[in-house]
Amino acid sequence: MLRGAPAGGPADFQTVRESNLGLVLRTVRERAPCSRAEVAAATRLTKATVSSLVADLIAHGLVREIGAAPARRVGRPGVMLALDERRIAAVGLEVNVDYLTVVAVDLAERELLARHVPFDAGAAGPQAAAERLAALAGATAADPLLADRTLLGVSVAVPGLIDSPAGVVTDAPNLRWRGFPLRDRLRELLGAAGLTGMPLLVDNDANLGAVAEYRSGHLAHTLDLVYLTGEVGIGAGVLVEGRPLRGSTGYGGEIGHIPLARDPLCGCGRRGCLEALAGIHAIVRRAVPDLVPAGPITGERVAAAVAATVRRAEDGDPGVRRALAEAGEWLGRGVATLVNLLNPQAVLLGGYFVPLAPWLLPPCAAQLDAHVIAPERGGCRVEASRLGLTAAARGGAAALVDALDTGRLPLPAPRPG
Amino acid sequence: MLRGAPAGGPADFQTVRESNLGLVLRTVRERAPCSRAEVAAATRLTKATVSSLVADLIAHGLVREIGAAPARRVGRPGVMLALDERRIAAVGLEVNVDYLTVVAVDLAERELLARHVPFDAGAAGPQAAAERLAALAGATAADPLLADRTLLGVSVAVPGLIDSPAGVVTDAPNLRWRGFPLRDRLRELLGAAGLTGMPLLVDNDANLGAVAEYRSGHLAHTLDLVYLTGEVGIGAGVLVEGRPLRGSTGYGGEIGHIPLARDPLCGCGRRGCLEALAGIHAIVRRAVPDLVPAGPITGERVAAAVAATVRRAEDGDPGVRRALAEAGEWLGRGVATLVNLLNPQAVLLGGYFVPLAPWLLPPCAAQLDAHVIAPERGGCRVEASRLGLTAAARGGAAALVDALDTGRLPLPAPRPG
DNA sequence: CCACTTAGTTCAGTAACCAAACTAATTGCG
DNA sequence: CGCAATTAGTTTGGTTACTGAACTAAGTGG
Repeated sequence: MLRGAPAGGPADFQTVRESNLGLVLRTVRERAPCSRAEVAAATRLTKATVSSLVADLIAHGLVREIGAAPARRVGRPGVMLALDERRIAAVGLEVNVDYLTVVAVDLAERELLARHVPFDAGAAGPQAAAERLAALAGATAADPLLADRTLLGVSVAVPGLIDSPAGVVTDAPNLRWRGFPLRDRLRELLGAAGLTGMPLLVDNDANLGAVAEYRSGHLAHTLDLVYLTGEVGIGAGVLVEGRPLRGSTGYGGEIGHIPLARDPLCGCGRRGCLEALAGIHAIVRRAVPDLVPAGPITGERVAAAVAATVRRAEDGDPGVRRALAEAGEWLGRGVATLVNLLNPQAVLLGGYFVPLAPWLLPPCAAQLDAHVIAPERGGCRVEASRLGLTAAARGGAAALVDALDTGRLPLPAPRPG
Repeated sequence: MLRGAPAGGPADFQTVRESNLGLVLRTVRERAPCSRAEVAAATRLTKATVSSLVADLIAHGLVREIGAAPARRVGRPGVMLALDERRIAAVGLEVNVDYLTVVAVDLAERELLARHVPFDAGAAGPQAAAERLAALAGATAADPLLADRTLLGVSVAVPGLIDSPAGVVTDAPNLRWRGFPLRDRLRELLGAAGLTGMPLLVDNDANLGAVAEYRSGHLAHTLDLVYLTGEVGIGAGVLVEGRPLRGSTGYGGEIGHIPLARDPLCGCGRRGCLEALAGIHAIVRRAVPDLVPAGPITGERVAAAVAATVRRAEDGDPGVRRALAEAGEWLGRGVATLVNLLNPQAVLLGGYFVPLAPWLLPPCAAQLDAHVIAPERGGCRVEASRLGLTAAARGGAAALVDALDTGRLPLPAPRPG
């Protein structure tokens, strides 16, 4: 499938070339080290075409020759190809309530650099945050760890509702941002910093978490998967056939407020939402009530309460274990609903769910077995994410590499060398 | 986007041509009557390319010239193009518990022919059903109403779990069919009947109902929509960006057994499933208990009970109204869940929900407003389908036309004329 | 050293696009 | 009426990027 052209638009030679460049790049990624002949056999392109495409990829610093193949019984040995992981970098930024994250990866999606900086995005406001993000991206691009690399693009993960095609933060309640044209603002700021004409991608943390799992999680290459954020809210990043399900107005994957019961009251004003039953606030309020005051609680306090919950659960505190079992059951009912509708191959739990997973997963799995209509849950696995705190930032960087892989991104400028 | 090639496969000139033929065909469908120049402007192809593509489409009997345009102020008037609805037919078959349906449509998806024949698919078994379906398709192809038309393909809608790419009926509990290779069997039978090399498509009734709504329902061209079957079970056909969401093992859209409450017991052995709360059995058992015996009930009996429910509701029977209001509320909670996860532009109710819609929809809409997190329900409309009993069969025929439109089907043989 | 095998390149052929020039048909104006 | 202006559609030449076949390159085995 030609994936380079805008959906439904006219196809021409350039589209074909981009599509096939992506195909060869993906093939080299999967099978490296491999020869041109092997790529030709795998893609059903002719050897001549593959040679031409590979020459292009080498000129653009995406593929390199890594020497002769180990000689076989007979015949000329091929020249082995691999991703050229020395020339390219993709930068992923992430906005959180109290810090910013930046991650840079190479073409093989290995981490080159990762940093967290404290930043109160709610208090500072979107304009100041955009300036800080642009500065962070600029410093990253200039970092010695990225020396001599061409930047593929910059992505930003924002917790909230994003109009990703437009690059606008429609509504991020936790940051108190509304209707902020983040991509346009970043384009100006990065242009002023000399990073001009850079592909810029804005998406929400759940979608990019899902992309991170798809490209480099422990269940990578799973085309239909769901990533559940376990932050203050619960959001689902859904990948259908490898592509994010955004919904018609960007509200796809809003699992946090699906109605599961008659009670209790949720922060959104409704009753019985998944978030009110299995959100991190609900969990710590039930598990460690002595450490959590009534009323709103800060991110730090939540982190501390989660840590305490883990400690007490490890110590076998029956009240804590009961609270976690109950939350796990409600989570399971919510996930069962999602699995019935979407039939994914995997559901990955992220955020605060990760440290609590040992106690949440067993009751969650039991509810899944009980409520999913497909036999064997339709083959769906439910597991904790292993990507850690940088999942969304990494997912953003990975999304840029994915765009290159699928012919949706122009090749970076060729090197004179 | 080039949609003709197998996903991820190599692209070549033929792929480009197929893609652009589809693009021009879609453009003519949308804007007819329109000139070549207008098509060129709309598609951003050059006039020369459009002329060449249109010549191909005319040769294959898909487009025709319908005379000069009304003259404008200045300039040569264009030759108007329109779909050639005289040459092509697509056949959609549908298997139900107690009857088979066949529908044939032309390229404009206007109905050429529609027939229902009584048939007990459960008692007869899949092999006999396949023979009957093949005979029905053969008779339809030979029908004078389809004289001189080239058959685009034959589709079959089956209520149950379908492996559509393989053309296998994995599990159709209401028919008691399991693991039946319907497409292969039909290919043999149709080959014997002289209909050889015909594209054959097998899918479930919910997905094809959704396609029917997308292509010819009253909300046609809605890219993200959900069609809810209201037969013995409740199934959802989900279209995401115009394509069916099948899930990783074919169990996508299984909304009937999402857990909404602790009670009552569902036919599947679980508790509180949507189907047990708002399925047609549950509705008539509560609305007209005097007409419905305990234990299993037949299709005819359900139809009669629904008709009685409608009559009494029209007469203002408070018990019936209360039962429908309650079912509508549960349906609304189920649909709200679906809308939160998928954010579609529309949800269409089909099957037995249609006659009951006047009483089900208001409480359903109220629950939607109460439980969907997106403002204004994310713009989602909830309405009764207006397609009637042939929705799935029409959807199958429409799916074949859609495949042609999107370059996924080879052009039918050109006419010597 | 030569037959054999496999890798990769070169080259002619072809398909299908584009741009520009051209022909065609119509209106409006002097 | 005849010619400029305008728009429709075709023709022509050029370009791109694929294919297939012939060719060169580099190895093994007898």
